Amino acid sequence: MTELIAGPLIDAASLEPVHRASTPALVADQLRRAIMRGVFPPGTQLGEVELAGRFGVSRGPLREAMQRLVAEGLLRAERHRGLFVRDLDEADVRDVYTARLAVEGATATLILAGDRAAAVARLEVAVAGMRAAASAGDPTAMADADQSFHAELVAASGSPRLRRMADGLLVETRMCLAALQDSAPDPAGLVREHEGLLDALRAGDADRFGSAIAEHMADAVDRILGDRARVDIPGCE
Amino acid sequence: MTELIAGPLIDAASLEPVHRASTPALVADQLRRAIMRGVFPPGTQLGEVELAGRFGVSRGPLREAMQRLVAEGLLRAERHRGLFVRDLDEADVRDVYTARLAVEGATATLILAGDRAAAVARLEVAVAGMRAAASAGDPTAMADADQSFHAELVAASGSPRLRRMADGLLVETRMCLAALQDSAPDPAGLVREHEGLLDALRAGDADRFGSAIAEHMADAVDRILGDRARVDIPGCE
DNA sequence: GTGTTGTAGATTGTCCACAATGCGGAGCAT
DNA sequence: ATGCTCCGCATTGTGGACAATCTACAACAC
Repeated sequence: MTELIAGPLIDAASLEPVHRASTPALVADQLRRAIMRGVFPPGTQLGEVELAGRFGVSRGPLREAMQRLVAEGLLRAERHRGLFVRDLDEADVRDVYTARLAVEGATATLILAGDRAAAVARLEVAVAGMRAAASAGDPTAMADADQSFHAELVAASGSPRLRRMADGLLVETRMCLAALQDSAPDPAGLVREHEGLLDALRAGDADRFGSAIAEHMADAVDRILGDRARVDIPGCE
Repeated sequence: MTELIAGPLIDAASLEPVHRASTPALVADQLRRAIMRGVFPPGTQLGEVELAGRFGVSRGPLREAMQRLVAEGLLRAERHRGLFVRDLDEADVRDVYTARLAVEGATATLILAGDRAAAVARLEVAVAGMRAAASAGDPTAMADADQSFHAELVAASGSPRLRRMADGLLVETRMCLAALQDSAPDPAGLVREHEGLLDALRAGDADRFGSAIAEHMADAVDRILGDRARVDIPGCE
């Protein structure tokens, strides 16, 4: 009888995630995804009653979800004014990528000291997905693949705290990207950059990875800020 | 008439911070400090009704405060079971310091590229406070000074996100330290280590700072884990 | 015409009461 | 004696209502 369920249970990790998410967590996830996708443009006011009705929950749980998103830096709360989608200025964009560089740079050290082969294997899958998205010419899929590459990179480090930080930063990154919808910034070049990162990791060359990811982040900042300056989005301060 | 109040208003920066903190923020701060000080030992269950009565607020604001602390990783929530003070095992201790190394290491790069003199000046104050605490033989003051040194270090980087991460990590660090109350681990050595960090920064030597802070973190882990193994605290899994 | 003031509206902050869920112990059958 | 089942208790999750606060507009005085 036990062997009937022994199949799916490959490792012990499959045992713990029985936590059916609480309502606030569900709402927070949904809202986060919506903000990431750019459904609510930066600066939009999010009324509690309206959102509560939209999600079919009461204001209590919704407030808790909001509280969490404020802590993550996605929303900005003004007392007795309301909650607004945070709009990121140039300094914020630079800061996001500065922090990402710190986190993802440290990741390399941990991966090289740990299970490098497993990390490389998982990242190869991510790069493959990236190539597919690039050849398909789908900007959204491209952004998804990019995000999952970096998420996998940090996850491979095995550090829960770095992972949590990176997740938050990736959401903010996605917010920046959502602001400029029309960006199709040379998919081939992006794929090449990530392949370079992966190669450096595969070779076990920490220095090369460090300079490669620093350049990768700097390129991303230039791309976003350059684009923003060019189109001059009015909603962004 | 204006000059009557012109005295206290030295600069324009004194005008904006009129935001009296919201109740959930106040409660969260209070609770965080209590957990940091070790008032609630790891594993303690925090009942909502009891705490609400203790703080004189209703369950709504208190729940929001809890939510924030859960997001920060200080509390662990089990559905329909309650909220518990998170207890950190060896892996967590290592992870905290790993993440701190990532954040504070990146900080040096930013400081050296920015206003190094200002950073050095502020850190000298922190080290002075440290020396005073060391000579006074007060472990709590020592821990405070240590914490403020690292907080200043990250604050001097000028990166809000790195700062926020570091703040969270420092709280967890303090939690680890609170577990072993009796630690008076060679104050003179601690001061010397921080002086070394400051010297490296003053000299503008990024490499030396990098290796110094890596060693500093490694030492701290050894100190905590060594102590824990020695006294064998039963409450910590 | 300009500045001030009062009021209306909306929104958030807070609290209280009810429902749902999970846990622990007592009792019973085997 | 052991295992199972049922029931009461505690805690969380949720909903709705009241109070406090802020903004914006309009009316009024100068």
